Amino acid sequence: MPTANYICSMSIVKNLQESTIQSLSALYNQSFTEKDFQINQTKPEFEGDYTLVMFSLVKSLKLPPETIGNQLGEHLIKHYPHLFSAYNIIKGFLNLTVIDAYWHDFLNENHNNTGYGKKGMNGKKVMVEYASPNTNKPLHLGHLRNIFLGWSVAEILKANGYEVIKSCIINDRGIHICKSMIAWQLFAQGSTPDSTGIKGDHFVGDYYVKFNDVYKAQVANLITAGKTKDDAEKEAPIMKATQQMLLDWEDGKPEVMALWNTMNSWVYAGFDVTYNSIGADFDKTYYESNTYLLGKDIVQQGMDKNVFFKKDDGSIWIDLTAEGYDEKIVQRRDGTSVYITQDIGLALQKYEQFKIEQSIYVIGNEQNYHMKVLQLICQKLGMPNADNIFHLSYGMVELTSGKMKSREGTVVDADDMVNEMLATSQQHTEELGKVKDFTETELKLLYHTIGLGAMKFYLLRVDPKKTMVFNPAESIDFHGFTGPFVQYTYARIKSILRKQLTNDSMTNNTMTDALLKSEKEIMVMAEQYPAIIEQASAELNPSVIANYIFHLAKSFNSFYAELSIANAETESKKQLRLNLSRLTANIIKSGMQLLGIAVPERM
RNA sequence: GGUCUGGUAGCUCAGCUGGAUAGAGCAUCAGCCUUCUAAGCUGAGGGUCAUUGGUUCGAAUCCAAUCCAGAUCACCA
Repeated sequence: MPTANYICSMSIVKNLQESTIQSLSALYNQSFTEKDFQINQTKPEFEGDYTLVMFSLVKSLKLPPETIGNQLGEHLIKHYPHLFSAYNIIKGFLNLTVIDAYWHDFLNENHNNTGYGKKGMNGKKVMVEYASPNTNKPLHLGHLRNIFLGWSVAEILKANGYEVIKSCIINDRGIHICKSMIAWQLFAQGSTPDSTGIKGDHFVGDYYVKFNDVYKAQVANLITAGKTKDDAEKEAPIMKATQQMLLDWEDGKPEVMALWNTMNSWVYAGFDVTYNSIGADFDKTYYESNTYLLGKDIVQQGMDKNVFFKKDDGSIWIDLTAEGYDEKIVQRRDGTSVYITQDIGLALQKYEQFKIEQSIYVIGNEQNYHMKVLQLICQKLGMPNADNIFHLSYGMVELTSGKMKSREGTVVDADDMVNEMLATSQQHTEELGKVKDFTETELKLLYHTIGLGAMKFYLLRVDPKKTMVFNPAESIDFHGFTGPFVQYTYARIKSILRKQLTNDSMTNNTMTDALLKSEKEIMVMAEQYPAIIEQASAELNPSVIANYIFHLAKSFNSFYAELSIANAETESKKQLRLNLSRLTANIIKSGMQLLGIAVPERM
C-alpha cells in the first residue's frame, strides 16, 4: 500500500490519468497520453465518482467501447486497489468509484489546513494595473467591476505563487481636468469640500458637470446668434478659457499648478475614502502628469529602426495595415506625444523598474483595439516585455434600462451603491435578529462585511469578459447565488464548530462505515479546490471561484439539512462530519478571500 | 463598411479544450423550524441552446453562412 502522502500529494484526477495511461499501455502495448481519453466527474444518477469516456480510444484500439471499458476497469481495480474500489460500464462510459480510504486520508490531511489549495512562491513577478480613474469624476459602478476584478485577480495570482504588484495609473491631466478647474474658478466662490461637507471627488465632479451645463448653454446661445455648431463649440468662452488653462498648465504657470494640485488633492482624499471602504489598495501609483512626456526617445528609436515614418507635416506614424489595423499616429506634428506613446513609455518603465514576467492591464473592452495596437507597436519595436503585456478585458456594466450614460444622469455612483448595500444588509440583519448581543462596533463591521460581500460577489460571479446587466432589485437580494448566502453557510458552520468542538477538537476520523452520498459529494468537491484555483489563475477569472464556492456552500447546506452532525449515528461519523465541516469552512473562507470578501463568524 | 465580442428558461447567468436526460439563482406554485443558525432545505412547472447547413459514433460546445445586439476603427485620454 502506498502511503497517504503519495496519494494525497496528487489530485485524484491526476492519479486517475496516470493509472489509466499505465493500465492502457500494459493492456494494449501502445503508449498513451492524457489527451487520448477524457475524464469527467460522474453524473449523480450513476454509480461512481469519476468517469472515463471510452469512445476516443475505440479508433486506435479497434475494440468496442464496452470491451475496453471492461478490460480497463478490471485492470485498474486489480492494480490500483489503493485508488479504486469498483467500476461499472454504461454505454461507453467507465464509471469508477474511488476507495473511501482515499477520501479519509484526504480529509485527515487537509481539514485543518487553512492554506489548503494555495501554492508556494514560484519566484515570478506580475504587475496588475487596475482602477485607473480620471480625477474629474467620482467612481461609478464600472470602476467597481474593474477594481474588484483587479484586486481579486491579484489575490488569485498570489495564491498560485506569484509575487504581485498592484498598480494604478491616475489620469490627472488634460483638458477634462481643466474643465473642472475653470468651473470651480468661475462658480465656487472659494468653497471647498471642507466648507461644504461634500466628499472631495464628488465636489470636483460637480464642477465638471457644471462646466458641461454652462458650455452647452453658451453653445446654444451662439447658435441662436447665428453661428454654426462647429464654430459655436470652438468659440464658447468657457471652452476658450479651458484651453488657455491647459496651455498655462503645460507652461507650469504657478497659480494654475497650485489650483490643479489643490483640486487633485481633494479628489484623492475622496478616492481614498472609497478605496478604504471597498478594500482596494495599490503598491505603486503612476500619475499621467509624470508619464505623459515618456516615450519620446522611443519615437526616435522607432524612426531609427524604420518602424515609424514621418509625414510631410512632421507628424510621426506607424503603419499597421499589414496586421489588419490602420495607420496610427505616435507623435503630433508639434512634437508632443499622444496617448499611445505614453503607454509605450509606461510599459517599458514598468518593466525596467520591476522586471515583471507579465504586465496585466485591467481595462474595459472598449479599449481592445487600443491595447492590441499598443502590444503590436511594442513588439515591432522589439521591446523585451512586449509579449508580456496582457489586456484583461472586461465587459461593460449596463442597467436593465440600458447603458449608463453620464450625460443622462443614469450613472450608478460607487459611493451611493456602497451605502445602499450597507443599509440593506443592516435592514436584513435587524429583521432576522440573530445578533442582538453584538456591540455597535461589531454590528457596523458585520453590515459592512455582508453589504460589501453582496456587492463584490454580484460583480465577480459573472465571467469578466461578458457585458453584464446590473439589476438594482436583484443586486440587493441576499438569497440564492449571492455573497451573503455563502457567508451565511460559513457562519453556520462556525456556529456548529463552536458548539461541538470543546476539548477533543482535532482528532482524525477513522471510518469503517461507508461514506454517504452527501458526505462524499462535499469531499469530492473539496478535493477539486486546488485545481479550481489553478484554473482561475490560468484564465484570470474570479467567477470560476465564485461559482465553485457557491456550489460547495450549496452542497454543504443540503448535507446539513439531511444529516445531523452533533447527533451523528456514531462517534466516528460525528468526527468525520465535523472535519468535513471544518474543511468546508476553510475553503469558503479561503475562496472568498480570493474574491476580496470577508466572512463573518456569526450573522 | 472593416475588425472584435456576444445571442442558452419570463429575468440574471453557468456549461463552450465535443460525451450520458442542457444546469443554477431570481420570479411563480407546493411543502419543511419544540434537535446543530430557515440569509436555509425539499419538490413542481418553465428550453427549437438565434437560424440554416457542415464535420463526428456523438454538437449548446468545432467549422461556414445568415440574422440580431454591442464595442471599436480620433493629431481625446
